[in-house]
Amino acid sequence: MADETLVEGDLGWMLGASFRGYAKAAGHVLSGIPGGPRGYQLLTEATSDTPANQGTLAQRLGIDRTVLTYLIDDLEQAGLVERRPDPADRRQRRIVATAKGRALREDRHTALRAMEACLLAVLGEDASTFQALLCTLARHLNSADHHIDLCSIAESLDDSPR
Amino acid sequence: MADETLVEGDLGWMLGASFRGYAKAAGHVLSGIPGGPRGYQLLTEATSDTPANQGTLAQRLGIDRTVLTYLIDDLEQAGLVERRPDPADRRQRRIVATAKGRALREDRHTALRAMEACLLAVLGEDASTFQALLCTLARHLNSADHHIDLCSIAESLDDSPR
DNA sequence: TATTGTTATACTCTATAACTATA
DNA sequence: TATAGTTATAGAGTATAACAATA
Repeated sequence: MADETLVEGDLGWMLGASFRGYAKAAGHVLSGIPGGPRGYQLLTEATSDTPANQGTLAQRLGIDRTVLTYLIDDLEQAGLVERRPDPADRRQRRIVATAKGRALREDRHTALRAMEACLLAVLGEDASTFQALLCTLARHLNSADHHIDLCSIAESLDDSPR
Repeated sequence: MADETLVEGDLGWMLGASFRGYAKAAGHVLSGIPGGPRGYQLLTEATSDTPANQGTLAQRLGIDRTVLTYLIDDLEQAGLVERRPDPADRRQRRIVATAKGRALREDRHTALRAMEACLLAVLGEDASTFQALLCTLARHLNSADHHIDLCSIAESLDDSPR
């Protein structure tokens, strides 16, 4: 079925195409949140019982800390989150969702899940299996200590002419 | 195990984190190809027995046609691909890999597969299952006609306050 | 001195519009 | 007139570096 000589068989293409397709649909569902899907993810983190500081959030969301500052600014101006100085270390700021932010997140969470079901419908009963495997992979690749491993692996494989 | 209140349970985050992790590792393996992973994907398409024109390639790679022009320029200057005017319609140009391009693609293909095996090792024996499901999803989301469906679905769900 | 976060700046990537050539 | 591709320009997104506050 799959032609191995075409890009459709490339793992990088599969991940990219899936991500682009998801982002396009999610962009519509989450257009009411500053920053779109990224703002939604930040809002989600801000509803945690143990809110993270900005450095941790930047690493978790895969963005630069300077970019995160602007993103938080937008969400804060919209009244969705607030910066709370950490009493134990006043350099750090915990990002916490407001009541308005929690309500909006909950509402969009429901809509997002419905959209995801439409997207994953093509996988049939294997959709939950796929999500479980993807979750394992994503957590593995996003762990800070694994980033080092990936680089060393990649470099050891990169023995081609430059 | 998975905390549903955190972003790690979000499908968008999973796809994004996996894509970022893969792109980072692939960037090292494919640093010798102009355009990195994207250049590799174009090179892969250019090795097809039925080479595509630029419009089709742009849609397949998920990039704008104007961006594709520059990407092809870089690969052509490196002697990896060439533009062949379509005899049937001289407006169109088929992108075909040179012998040098095919050799480089084959070499990097091997290295890339080894790297992917390292990345997917965390999934154990389910790695092939994951790739099959991801392939189905990616092809589905990348099909042009489905783009329309996604938008209409998303818009019908976007009944929130703006 | 090191770390967290902010700000200003510069850079990269991408998209918009106008253009050429073919149909 | 419409389409494929190119070019120039503008825009969005991102990263780099210098800074202030705190440890």
